[in-house]
Formats: sequence, structure tokens, C-alpha cells
Amino acid sequence: MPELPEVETVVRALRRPLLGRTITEVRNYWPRHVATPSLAELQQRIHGRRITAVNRRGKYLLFPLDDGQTLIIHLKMSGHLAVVSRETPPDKHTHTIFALDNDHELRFRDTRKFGKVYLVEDAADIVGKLGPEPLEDSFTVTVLQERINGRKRPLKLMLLDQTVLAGVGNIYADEALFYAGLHPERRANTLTTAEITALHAAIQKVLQMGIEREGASISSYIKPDGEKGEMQDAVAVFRRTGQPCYRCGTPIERMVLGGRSTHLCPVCQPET
DNA sequence: ACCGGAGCCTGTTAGC
DNA sequence: TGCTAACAGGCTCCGG
Repeated sequence: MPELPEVETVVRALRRPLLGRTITEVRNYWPRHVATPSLAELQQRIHGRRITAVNRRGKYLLFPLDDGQTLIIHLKMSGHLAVVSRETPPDKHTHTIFALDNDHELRFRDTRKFGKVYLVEDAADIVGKLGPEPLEDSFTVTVLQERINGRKRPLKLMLLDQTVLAGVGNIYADEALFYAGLHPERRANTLTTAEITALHAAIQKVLQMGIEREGASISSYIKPDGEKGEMQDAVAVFRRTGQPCYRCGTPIERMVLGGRSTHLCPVCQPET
């Protein structure tokens, strides 16, 4: 489900019900959901800890606890988080449950089981290698230029590399390249300053669009409250193969880059 | 340093 | 209708 706008939507929805709550119990039905430490150790170390913040870094959710540890969750492809009454009937794909001190539970549902739970003393152990946050003021055109400086990789692969830039995934990479008018296979080191400036603006534009629309419910993503986002109605190219480009009418094309579906308008995003 | 492919999982959809 | 293959918004590991 999750790219930066979807994770941000989840964080905003969870902040109120989780802030200040104490975790009283962790139940788990798929031990591999817990990446580190062992399930038993996580249960022991998290018991009685209070959640002091609900934050996002890239596509990770961060829950700092009152003893300095941080609970970290990554939703990967199909993860879903919600705070519900403990009376809510169980779901087949809910593999990890954090019981709270108010008869509610944070439930981590994850059909494909790619998601991960971490409990660490230092959050940097997990998120330390991530590139800059694209919506922070510190992410300037110059920063983007430095990140891609001299790299020969195709732009699409650069945008998906979380150590270059944190939070962009397959949808928003395609969307950003469309608005920047850049072909996904363009080599990063061939960009002019004007093109880097356009790419920088496009990245911020599409991520902000996604956040305003509370995420893209294109396949399985839904918000914590179970409702759909609205970004799927505002995508320009992603999974619009064969449909006319909104700008020029040319049919949108699909190609595979780095093993990922990639969508573009061949006229608005010329190869050179 | 970079690229492609496999692997991790289950569910949905496209095609025969 | 039923079967099979392809595909899915992420990321890591391996070999070349």
C-alpha cells in the first residue's frame, strides 16, 4: 500500500488515538512479522511502555516510547494499521496486535506478510540510511542536485532508491517524472539545472497532492478508518496504460524498469 | 557501482 | 466456468 503520502495519512490518523497510550500486551500470529528483536524479547521490552509520539520517516512509522526505545513499523506492500475496540471481530490477516490501556488495540493487518515490526534503542539503526525528506524545507534543489550528482542510473530507479530520497515509490515516481516532463530512462547525470529544478518541484507537487487526497487507493490501500483515499482519481499516468494523456491526448505507455511497472506519456516525456 | 533476477507472501485479474 | 500465468504501491540478497 504505502508510499510517503499513504504513510503520512496513516500517521495522522493514528496520532490522536495512540498518543500517550500505554502498550499492555503484544499478540502475534506470524512471528516473522517481527524483524528485531525476537518476539519474546519485544513482548518483554515493550510491556508497560507509553507511546510519546507518532511520526513518519520515509515510508516507516515511528513510535517513540517513554524509555527511549522506538517501535518502528513498515507496511511494505499490503500492511494496514488501525486502532479499534478490542471487541472488534478478528480479521484473518491481522498478524500483530498491540493492546492498549483503554480497551482498544493497534492492529497490524498484512495480507502479503511483507511488513515488518522493529523495536530498537536507536531509531537510526533502521532509518539512518534514508535520504532526505522530500517535503522538508531543507530539501532544496541543491540538495537534490547533490544527491544525483554524477549518477548514471535511470531517473526512475534513482527516485525509487530510498537512500537517495525517502518516501517515493512506484506511483509517485511515475507521476513526478510526468510532471517534470522527463523520460524514466533518462540518465540522472544528463539533467540540466532547469530539469533538476523541474523534477524537484514535481516530486513535491505529487507528494503534496497525495497527502491532500489522503493517499491513492489503487489496489488494496485504505485509510485506517477503512475509507478510500482520493489520489487514485488524480493520477496522470500510473496504471493508465492506453488511456489518453490529459495534456496531449497521446495514449499512456507502460514499460518495465528495474522490474517495476513504469508508465509515461511518450510525447510529454521524450527520450532525449 | 550498477543491473537483473529471485525471494518473501497472498489475492486479484487477464487470458485462454 | 475453470485453470494458469501474470501482476501487485517494497525491499533485500545474490551473482555477474
